[in-house]
Amino acid sequence: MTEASTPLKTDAFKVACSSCNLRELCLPVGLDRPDLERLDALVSTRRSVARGDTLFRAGDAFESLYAVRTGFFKTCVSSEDGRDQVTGFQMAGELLGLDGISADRHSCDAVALEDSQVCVIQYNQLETLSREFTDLQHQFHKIMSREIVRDHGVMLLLGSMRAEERLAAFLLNLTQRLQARGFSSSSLILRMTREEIGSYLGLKLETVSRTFSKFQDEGLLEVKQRQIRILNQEGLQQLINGAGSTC
Amino acid sequence: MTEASTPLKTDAFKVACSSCNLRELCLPVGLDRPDLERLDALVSTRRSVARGDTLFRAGDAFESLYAVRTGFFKTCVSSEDGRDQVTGFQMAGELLGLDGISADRHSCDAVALEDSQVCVIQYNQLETLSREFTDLQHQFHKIMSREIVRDHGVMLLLGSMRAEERLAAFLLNLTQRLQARGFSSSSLILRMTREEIGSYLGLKLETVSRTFSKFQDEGLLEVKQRQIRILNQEGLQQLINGAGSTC
DNA sequence: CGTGCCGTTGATTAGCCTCAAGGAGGGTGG
DNA sequence: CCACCCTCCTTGAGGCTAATCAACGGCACG
Repeated sequence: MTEASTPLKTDAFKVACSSCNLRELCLPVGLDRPDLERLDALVSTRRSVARGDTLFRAGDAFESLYAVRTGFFKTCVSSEDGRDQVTGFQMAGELLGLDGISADRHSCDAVALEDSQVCVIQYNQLETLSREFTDLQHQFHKIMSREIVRDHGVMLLLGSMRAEERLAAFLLNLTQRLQARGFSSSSLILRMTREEIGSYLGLKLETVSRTFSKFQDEGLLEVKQRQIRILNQEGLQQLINGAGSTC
Repeated sequence: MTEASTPLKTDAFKVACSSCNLRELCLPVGLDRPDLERLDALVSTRRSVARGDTLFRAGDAFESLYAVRTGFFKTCVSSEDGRDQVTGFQMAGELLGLDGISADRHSCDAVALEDSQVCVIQYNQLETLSREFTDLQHQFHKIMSREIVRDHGVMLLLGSMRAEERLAAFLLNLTQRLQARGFSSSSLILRMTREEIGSYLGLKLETVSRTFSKFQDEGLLEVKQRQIRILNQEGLQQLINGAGSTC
C-alpha cells in the first residue's frame, strides 16, 4: 500500500518561472526580476501525471510541493473506516502538497483528473531560499494562509448551506478561477464526476445531478453532461446571498 | 463596524517563551536553548481579553499572531448574508490569526469564551527572525500546515458524518487536546454553548442537545449542563470508526 | 426576586439520502 | 465499423435524519 507511489516520470528539461505564463498566479507572484531568476533554480523539474494517476498519496513521505502547470487535480482525505472526502480541486498555478509539511508525510491523496503537468518544488530548497529573500518567504506564507482561509469558506459552505446554495457557490468559484486564467466566465467543462462534486460539497451524487437539472429548469444553467453554460450568473449569486432578501 | 477593534489592554510586563510552561506545545516546539532565548525578544507583550470580547475581527488590519496563554477562544467566519460558522476552538498553546497573512487583514473573528490571555507575536518580526534561524521557520511552517490538515479533517466531518458521529468526534478531539495539557481525559467543562458547538459541527443547537441526551441515555456520557464526564470512551470511538463493523 | 440566556424536550416538516431502473457517451475488441 | 461493455448521469419513489417551531425549566446575574 505505502510502497512505490506511482512511477515517477520526471521530465529532464528545465522550466523557468521567469518565463512561465503562470507567474502572475503561482508562487512567484510579486517577485521582481532578479528574485525570479533565482527561483528558477528552485523549480528544477517538471513531472507529468496521467489522468487517474496520483501525484502523491496519504502516507507518502513529504519532500516537495507541486505547482500545477497544466491540467486539473483533486485532493481527498479518507478516514480509517473508508469515509472519503474531496478537500479541493486544483488548477493551473495552484499549489499542491502543503498538507505534508506538518508531519513530513502527506495526509491526503492528490489525483489528476486529466493529463497534467506539475512543477516540482523541493521543499527544503524552498525553505533555504525563502530565508534568503523576503518576498518569496512572504509570498509562500500568503499562499499557506490563503489555503486556510479557503478551507474556512468550505466549512461555512458545508456547515450552513443547502444543496442549491452549495452547488451555486461551487460553480461561481470555479468560473471565477477560470476567468482569472483567461477562460470564459460563462462556459466551462467540468473535469470531475458528479460523485466528486458531491463529495466536495457534502452531497450525494444524485442530489448534485438533481440540482443541476433544477438549475437548468429554472433557466440558470444549460447542462449537457459535463458541459456547463451559465445563463444567469446573478441568479446564482442571489442563491448564495440571502436567498429571499427583498427587504 | 470596522472601527476601533476592542480597547487594547496590553500588559506591560514581559513573558519569556524560554520559561513558559507551554513551550512544548506552542510555537517554540523543538527549539534549543539559545534559539529559545532569541524568541523571547519576539514575543514581547501579553494581552488580556475578557470573556465575550473579541481579540480581532474580520476586516481588522493584520499585524500580529496570538498564542493562547490561558483561556479559550472560538474563531468564526460569516458570509455577507449573515450566515455564521464557527471554524475552530483554540486553547492554551494554540495560535490565532494565521488567516490574516493572506490579505494583510483578518478574515474571521476571534472571541474569548472565557477570560483569557494571549502572547502577541509581531508578524513582521516573526518573518525576520525565522529568516535567521531555521528551526523557527520550520516550526512555523509546520503549524500552518497542521492548521490546513485540521481543516481537512473538519471538512471530512462536515461532509460525511452524521450528527452522533460529529459530536463524538468533537468530544474526543477536545479531550485529547485537554489531555495533552495535563487535564483529565474523561472529565471536562465545555466553554462554549450548544449553539456554538452546533455551528462548528454543522448542526442546530437542538440537535446537539438531543445528541448529548442520547449519549447519556446510552451510558456513554454523563451530562450536567456544560459538565461532561466520559463514561465509555471506546464507545464514542466506535461511533466514528465504522459505526457497525462487526465483520 | 424578576429577567434573560441557555438548555431540554416534543411534534411536525422539509430536505436530502437510499434504493432502483434506465439512458447516454466513450472506449475496446471482434 | 459495429457491437458490446463500462462508467457516468438522470430520474423516480419512498424513507430517514436533522431542521423547524414551540413550550418550558434551570441557572446566573442584576
